[in-house]
Amino acid sequence: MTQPTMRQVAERAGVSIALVSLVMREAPNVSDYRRQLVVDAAAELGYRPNVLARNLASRRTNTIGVVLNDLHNPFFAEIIDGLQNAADAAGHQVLIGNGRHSKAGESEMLETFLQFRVDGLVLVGSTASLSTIEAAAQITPLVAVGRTTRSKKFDTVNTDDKLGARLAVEHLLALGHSRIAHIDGGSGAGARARREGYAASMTTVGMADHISVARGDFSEIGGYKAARELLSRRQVPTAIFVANDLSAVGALDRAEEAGFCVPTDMSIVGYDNTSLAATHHLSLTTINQPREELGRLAFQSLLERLKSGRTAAVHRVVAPSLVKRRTSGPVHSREQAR
Amino acid sequence: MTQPTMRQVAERAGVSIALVSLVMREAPNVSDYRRQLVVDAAAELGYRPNVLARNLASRRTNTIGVVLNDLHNPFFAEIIDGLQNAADAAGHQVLIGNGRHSKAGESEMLETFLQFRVDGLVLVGSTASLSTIEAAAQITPLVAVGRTTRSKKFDTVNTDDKLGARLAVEHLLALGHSRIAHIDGGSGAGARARREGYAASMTTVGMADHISVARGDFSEIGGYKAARELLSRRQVPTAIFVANDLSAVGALDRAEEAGFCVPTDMSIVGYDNTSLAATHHLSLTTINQPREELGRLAFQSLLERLKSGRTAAVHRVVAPSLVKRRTSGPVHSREQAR
DNA sequence: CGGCGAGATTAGAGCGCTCTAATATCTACT
DNA sequence: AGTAGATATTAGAGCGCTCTAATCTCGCCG
Repeated sequence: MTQPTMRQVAERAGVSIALVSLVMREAPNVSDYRRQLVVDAAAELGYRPNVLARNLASRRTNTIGVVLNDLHNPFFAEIIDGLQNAADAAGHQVLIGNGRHSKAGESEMLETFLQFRVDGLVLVGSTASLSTIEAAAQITPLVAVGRTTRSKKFDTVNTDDKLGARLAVEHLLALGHSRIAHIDGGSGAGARARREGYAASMTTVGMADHISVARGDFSEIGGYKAARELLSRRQVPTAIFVANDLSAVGALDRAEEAGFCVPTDMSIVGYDNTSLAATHHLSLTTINQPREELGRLAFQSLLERLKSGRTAAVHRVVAPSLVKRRTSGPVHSREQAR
Repeated sequence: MTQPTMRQVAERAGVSIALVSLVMREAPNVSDYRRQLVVDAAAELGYRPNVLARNLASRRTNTIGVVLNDLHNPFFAEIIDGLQNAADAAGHQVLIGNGRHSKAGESEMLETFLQFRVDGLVLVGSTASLSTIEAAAQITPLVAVGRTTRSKKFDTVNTDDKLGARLAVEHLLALGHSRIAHIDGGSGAGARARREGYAASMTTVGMADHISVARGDFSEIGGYKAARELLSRRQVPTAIFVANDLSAVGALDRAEEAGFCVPTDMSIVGYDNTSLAATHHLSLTTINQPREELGRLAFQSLLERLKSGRTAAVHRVVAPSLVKRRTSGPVHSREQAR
């Protein structure tokens, strides 16, 4: 159970420890002859470099830590996919830590990664306080994904949520809707920008008096409850723009339960374009966030700090797009007639 | 950007490095007076222990590695939840690596964790070869979740999938169905046991000639295609037991598309009881796997090997249960009459 | 044939910590 | 006061690797 070390490999190969080190790091200027000796000896012994020792000595870990808060949300999984592809290509390892929806859990995870001396840190959908994040950013390059807070200490990567909201509203307007309501994401990441985007778009087209927002929390049940409230208001909307897909599912539920036929009587548009929205069964019209790209850009930001030593914060924004599916349609004539 | 070390803390506090080490490890037999000196000095310097050095010196990492293959499947996320709760309670860190559906990716992740000298390894839904896993298990305690292969080298934690399949079949039988088909999970983890459980249950009740299996792959699209095939067979089933929830959604899609009304004309039962199945909108009847417990037991297995030095393999099995929802119902009279 | 320089190899000093063994300090008793 | 027996503290030798600087090799040139 005790693993062989370089020393043993060196002895077996009849060379110095330093040479073994060079071979392990695939350094140039090692003769093929000795390289082979070392490779063989290592194979025979089942030698495996000790990353701890290597990192300690080299003061680099070649590893970046990702702090996540919701393993259940496919949205995050796809960000990681993009991140990991980019990291792989650059020869970096990715380790994931679960903050588990709590600020305490998140900063604990942050601390763990700092203790591991990771080369960089990515926070996805973080709700940690600005000061916590800035403190960590002081120590190691850091980028936050999906956090609109601008800071000079760390980078961010975001979708233009205001634009996303506008796309949703304009889509519904084009279908003839005017009583367009919004179920928001409460204090969650990106909720505010989407809410503001919705309100701004409505105002722009002179429908400020149709603005109607119900509070949600990005969860399915939250969407359900918010929809229940909306549908019992005096002015029943003909369309609802919901702040994320999960909530949209809840809203859809409630609408159908209340006897509305979607999309005939009621159009619903979600946000994120998670795999959930794409299921045929749901086929939810939604706003796509380019998740893989978010992940890719996050890594790129880190790499820039790592390689070129950039220290000035960079804030990247990517564009969302509309994905039309089956939950949105032209406003019903009967409704229009009213 | 360069972090303070114990040496500096020791100097500032006017004590030895060893004493700082003791304080950091919360050792007993340190006077309150000096402890305070050290704690203060550390705080002033913003000292943070270097886990790499600590682990190198102590030959323990206090960290367990989890190799996952599908970040998108909520099923796995919940296993991690259970695992992490248990690990937390025992003061262990959990780091997650993504094998990304490929054997290569998986063994690369395995290698990474081994290089990190993690204290233990958990494989979730692994498809790596037995020899790969056994090789890793040779080096560090290892437990596989959802892998039915028995090995003397590592522990496993599983749901009793045969029983799960039986529960599904018996539920459908009780509703009056006889033409019960199965969409399997191909070569995925647990697929075989579910398939066999289905066949066995059908045989037991004398319906061996109604056995009808279509090949799936645990994906939504796989379920869709398999259902299309099943519904075009001469003997159209009145119920389908699908090997997991995701595929069940695909099957449901196809059934509705083909004009079947669920559950009036067609009952569908899934497997896993993921959050997907629980959405009101789907409300899928399914077989529950106690995911948190799977995670908890996995950690427990590891802990036993770590603490009590157990080396004999232990294979734990937990019981699944039926969750009735809206996609299963009594067989339609018209169907019965045929 | 001595000398030069590029390439190949190695010695050895850390990296920041833990841990054993030794030493110092402090009771409590005789 | 002297001492056994804790209890506190520390020196110093690693842990397994990297990296700089020094040394060794050898083909090649004048």
